[in-house]
Amino acid sequence: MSTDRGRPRARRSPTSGRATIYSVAERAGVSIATVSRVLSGTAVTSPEATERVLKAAHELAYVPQNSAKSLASARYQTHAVVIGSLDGPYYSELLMGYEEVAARHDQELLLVVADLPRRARTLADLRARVDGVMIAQMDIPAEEIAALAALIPVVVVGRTRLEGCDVVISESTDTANALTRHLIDVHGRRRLVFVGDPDQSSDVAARHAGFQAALTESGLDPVAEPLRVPYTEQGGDAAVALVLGLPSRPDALVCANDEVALALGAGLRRRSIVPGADLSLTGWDDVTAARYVRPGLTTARQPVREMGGRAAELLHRRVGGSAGPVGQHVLATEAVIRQSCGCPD
Amino acid sequence: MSTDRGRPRARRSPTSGRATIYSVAERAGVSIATVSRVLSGTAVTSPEATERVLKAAHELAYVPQNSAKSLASARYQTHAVVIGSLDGPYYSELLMGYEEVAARHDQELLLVVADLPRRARTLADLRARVDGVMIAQMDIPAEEIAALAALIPVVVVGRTRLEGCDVVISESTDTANALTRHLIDVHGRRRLVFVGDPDQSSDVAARHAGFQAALTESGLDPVAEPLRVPYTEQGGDAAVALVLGLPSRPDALVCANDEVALALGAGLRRRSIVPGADLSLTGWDDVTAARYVRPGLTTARQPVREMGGRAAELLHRRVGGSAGPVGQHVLATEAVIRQSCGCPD
DNA sequence: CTGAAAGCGCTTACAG
DNA sequence: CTGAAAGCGCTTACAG
Repeated sequence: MSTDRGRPRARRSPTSGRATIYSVAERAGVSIATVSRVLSGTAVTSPEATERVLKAAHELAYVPQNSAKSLASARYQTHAVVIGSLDGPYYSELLMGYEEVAARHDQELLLVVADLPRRARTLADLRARVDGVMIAQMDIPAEEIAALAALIPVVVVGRTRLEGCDVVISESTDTANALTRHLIDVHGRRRLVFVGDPDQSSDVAARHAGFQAALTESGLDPVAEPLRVPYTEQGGDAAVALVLGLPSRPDALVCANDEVALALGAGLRRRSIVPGADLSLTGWDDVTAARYVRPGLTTARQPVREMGGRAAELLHRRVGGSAGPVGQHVLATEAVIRQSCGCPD
Repeated sequence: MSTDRGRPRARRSPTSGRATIYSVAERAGVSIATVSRVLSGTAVTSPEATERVLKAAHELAYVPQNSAKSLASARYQTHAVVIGSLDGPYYSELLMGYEEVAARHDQELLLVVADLPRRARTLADLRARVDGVMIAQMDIPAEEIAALAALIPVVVVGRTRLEGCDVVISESTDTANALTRHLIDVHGRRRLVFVGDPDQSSDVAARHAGFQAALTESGLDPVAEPLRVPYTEQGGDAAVALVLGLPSRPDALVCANDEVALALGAGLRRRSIVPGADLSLTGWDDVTAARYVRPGLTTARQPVREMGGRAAELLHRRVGGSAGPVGQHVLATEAVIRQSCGCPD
């Protein structure tokens, strides 16, 4: 029996009783190679051997040690998912979609919250820890991502223009255009302003491009430069002040996301300016609160869950070497018309 | 040099060029043992050796292979976090709180979404993959958790009465009592109903106990048995039908969580029954929508983030063997009075 | 189809 | 303070 090889030193925990591939082999009366083959299904084994190994493994409640498996096979069967925060429904949805597909391929998920302070170390270290990395965080510099992508497969979600890695995004420009045209064509708005910072992410830039295109197509100019407020509830309050400070009062506010739109709407209402009636207000993302608030927030819904799933599929293929050339994958977005644009209930 | 030992077979990828502890040792002119000691900081090393190793490691961009480290040390430096879903802000907050503290202790996070179908395998396998497990999922049978806890340290969040593992919960009964007393004493409500299933989780059971105690203290009986609706928006609609079907119309609905309360409130309003005016409505959790909806939802806020942090701290200590006896940790909850109870804006 | 054995890249008693 | 070497528990050419 293989377990009889000399062991001059004490095992780590001789009494732990945890089954190893050796104890399974011994009980099944086969070599550890056969145990490995049966359990991983990587090679043909005789029915008898298969059965005896399965039986022994079950009786001993054997679970292969992950570290040994990874070390020997040079595979972690794990993807890292890098996010900046779990705030809001976006990242949760994305993660759920990702997880579902990753699980289907038996890949585990290492959750990495990449704050600015701890990022540098973590991101580079991942190559000695996982098989691939999914990045869904906006504020990581492109060079940093490119450097990581040179070491290990990387898929990025929600931002564009990145070298050497797959990208999954949702369509923004066309839907932002359609949403803006709705305000102009259906509700007769003429004094529109974009609320959000197009320079902050490629996503917002695309939404702004659609907004701008709709104005141009209609022969209009925006009332003012984009109102660059933070994407928070506090940002909404700041935006109220900015809006009220404008030389010409806008009749439509196209916001970069729902959070800003929601807070902005609440702030305006406090000053007796009613969204939907006094002006049009739109968001982006269709968060839960968007349909509970009165008037309901007109917004756009990204297929976030699907984006996560697509990213997982892509990375899995990339790791396995069966993915095509690196490219950009664009999923469709859907406008959600409620009442804050001016439409009736 | 140690790298000269015979290597009859080809290395896995002789051209990968990835630095190993051997290449670092060679470049620094020391043994791999010294490299290990310097990099892990587990033993005293001379200033000269330390400096040379650090320099060599940096020049080679060396990152220790996680699998080899874990195999040799019998430590994964990883916690599994088991959740059922990422829906709603609760799990996101919990995870963020957990991650922050875990990261502080250099522990990584393996995200496990434990659907009913894939649970059995995953949960048991974790003992060969991580050092400890945090469980924040309601519908895993107590026996299953106990079985896992016999193999590996486990901390459970949000449910009570579990053997052999640490538990982190937030206080429910007292705050539910106070909230209910508020409806009775301040708003003069007399016909109260609890909406939610006390048997579904120990958490809801505790909230219901506080509700019941408040009634008893006030010499009241509930108008009906708890309305056992699902915790979803659809559940809220179902609850509307149940409420309207009651022999005596209630004047206060104490809901098990915000989602039900929100959907119930929206459904009632559609039937021209106005929460806050026609009856009192309360939730639990203080989700984002709770403060955007009109009237604002009176509810209770759990210190979810802190619960996550506490759980991480506990599990880390438990893994390190420096935790006291297994026990239950209760964090305080706070009532949030808005207008759906009947209070003025 | 199967086994003996090398190898994966670390950590850590052990002996200076 | 340091090095030689065993050991962690697997996978996988290699040779039947």
